[in-house]
Amino acid sequence: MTTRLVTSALPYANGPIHLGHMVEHVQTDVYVRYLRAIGDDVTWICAADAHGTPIEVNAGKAGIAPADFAEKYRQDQRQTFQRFGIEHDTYYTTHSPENRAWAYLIYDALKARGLIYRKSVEQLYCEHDRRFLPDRFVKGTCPKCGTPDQYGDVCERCGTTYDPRELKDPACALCQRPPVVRASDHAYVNLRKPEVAAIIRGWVEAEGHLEPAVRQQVQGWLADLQDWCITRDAPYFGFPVNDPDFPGKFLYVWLDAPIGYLSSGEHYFAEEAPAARRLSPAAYRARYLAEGAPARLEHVIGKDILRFHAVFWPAMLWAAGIKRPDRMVVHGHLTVNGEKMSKSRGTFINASTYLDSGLDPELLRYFFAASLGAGVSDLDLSLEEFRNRINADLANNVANLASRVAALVERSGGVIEPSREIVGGAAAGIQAATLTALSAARDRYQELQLREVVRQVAEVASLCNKRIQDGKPWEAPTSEASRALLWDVGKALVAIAVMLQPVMPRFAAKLAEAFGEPPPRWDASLDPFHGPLRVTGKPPQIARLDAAQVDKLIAAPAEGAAKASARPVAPAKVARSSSPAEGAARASAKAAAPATFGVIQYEDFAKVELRVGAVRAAAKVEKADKLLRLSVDVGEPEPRTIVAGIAQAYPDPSLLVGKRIVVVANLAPRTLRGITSQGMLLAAGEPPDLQLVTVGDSIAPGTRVK
RNA sequence: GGUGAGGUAGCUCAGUCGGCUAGAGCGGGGGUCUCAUAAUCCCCAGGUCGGGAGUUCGAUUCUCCCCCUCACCA
Repeated sequence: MTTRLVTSALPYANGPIHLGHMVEHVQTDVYVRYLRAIGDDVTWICAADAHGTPIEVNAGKAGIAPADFAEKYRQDQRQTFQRFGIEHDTYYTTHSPENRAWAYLIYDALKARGLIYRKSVEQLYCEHDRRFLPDRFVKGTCPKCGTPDQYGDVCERCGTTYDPRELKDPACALCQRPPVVRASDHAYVNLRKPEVAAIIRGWVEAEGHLEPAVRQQVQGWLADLQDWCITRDAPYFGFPVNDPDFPGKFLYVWLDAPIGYLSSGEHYFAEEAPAARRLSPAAYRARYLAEGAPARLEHVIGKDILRFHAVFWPAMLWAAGIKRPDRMVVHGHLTVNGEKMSKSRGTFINASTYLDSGLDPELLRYFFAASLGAGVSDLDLSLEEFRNRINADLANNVANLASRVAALVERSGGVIEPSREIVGGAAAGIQAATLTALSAARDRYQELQLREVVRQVAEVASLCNKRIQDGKPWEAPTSEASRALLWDVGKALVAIAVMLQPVMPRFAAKLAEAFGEPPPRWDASLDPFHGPLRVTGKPPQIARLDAAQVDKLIAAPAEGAAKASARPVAPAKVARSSSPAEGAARASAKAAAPATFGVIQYEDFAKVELRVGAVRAAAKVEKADKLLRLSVDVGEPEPRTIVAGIAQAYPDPSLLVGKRIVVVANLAPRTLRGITSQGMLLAAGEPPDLQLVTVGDSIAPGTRVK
């Protein structure tokens, strides 16, 4: 058993959680659940990152105190995560007394080692707002390509990065007035000092800390190591620098944010943990943080914040006598339908939008897991891919397997005792393949190769489906061969539940329980092929998704239906604003949103060819309760044969003869009960209270319905 | 611009320490069963392995140049 402190990056308390955050927290949650399943002692620390200029400014706009502003989003974020089954042990805040103490401790340690020095820097200053302007708070014309309205650090048009002072016609983003250049003294950390650089380099190059590709990136930075400015001028929301050398300065948010991992852990163990896990701050430090402490420290972060974590963070920890991380997992960013999801471009999906769409959060967890490898490559949420994956992997393969097996086991007598002698040829390989998959899945989880885990599951389920297809247990459900096969497959489904449990905890628990067992502990020696197989309930179902359901994720939330449909080509995007005032406006407009869901263009409608048909003959289909076979004249030389599931509503099919109905004439033919159906009928309602859509006798068969 | 990663079937990716007909899943096309959720199962992809040059008996895999994409640049 390994003891671990796992962290995920602290979401900024400036807005709600979006699907980009979800990638990281799903990844970490899956990892943590896996580690616990194999018996590790894991504590997962997270918190809201509460400091910095954006929060200070936005809180001011909203007319509330920054701490209250951040707290509001902290609560909101926490609830959102919980609704996705993401269970941090703590979701504290960086604006805490513990974090202040830790921040001062680390600052003092840096100072004591002689690593802090003063340097005067020139920045843009707005005399009207009386503040220095961070890069994102200055807008102006790109000095390189002349594009107007660019931020102070980079031109979105040509990609050039520059100093805000180089910007042409700079304007304060708050008041639009031109800023001036003003100098101010700040505290810098001397990272170039050989002993510090050696610490950083040693950590980066050590095996196991970073993926090779990530290490390459960081080593590139180390070649040109520069010192780090860790203070900011007032007004600022953060901790005041506790050093007479820097009066009136505040600690930069990026200094105290990672420190939030340590301080939130302290708070958790001191005040939130179950009684048996409580630790005093001193005991916590000794067990988890001291140099040589027995517990592992593991961070999960996005690639955008790698520099802070892989360069500055080891140095800060070293200075304070804290162990360096044992592993840093770096993931890529989320794109939606192939496009970058970014605030400034307004193309992203809030987690709440996903929840409002009615889609099961576990489906998103599955999709992310199925898309995540160990590397930093970006991950695309294509709505079509999402739907395909869920339908193909979960609905068709796994859940349908469970469904058919449960039904077959019932028919075979309900309980199947293990029968060693009669493992028929059809079942061959299921046990071996399942045990191999279980073992491989453990390794892949450890490596964060989640998509490979998912692949293992799919292979076992596919094999089971194949063996059932070949073994035809429905022909003789009670035969020994059938029972032996079903026993193997039922036990394989328990293994599937084990493998899927970290990704889809609720689904997996129900799956295991349906086949008579709570999800077993995932010991290395786990072998589910023991004991009787009994079906104790309906296995969990996964409804197939249609396009309209997933399209809700990007349906325009604010504008009315008319406006949305008036936009001919551009796909609707979820607009998002970092301003809470605008955010509130959007929320209130949300109520009208369902009207726009699933809107199609005229061209889409025009693809459907509806025609009036006259029923010439109608009869029940043999051995089918719901099906009628109709012969319908739709104005063509030969009447069409159409099979429809309306028998319950029309017990006497002969009454249909002569009726004028509406037929979808260009639907692809489909074989039902061995009969090729050449179209579909329109009907209203659900069987048995169902009525065919009819028209009057004066309309000729074949007439187009528009 | 600098640094790093990457460009392999419609999509998402695997792979080759240089070598027989370059793979998987999904989608698509065709067929099949009927226990099961219009589910299962079977067959079908002939893709200049980003472009060019070089090394080699032989390169998608090595070297060089170029193009494109993405990330970071505190």
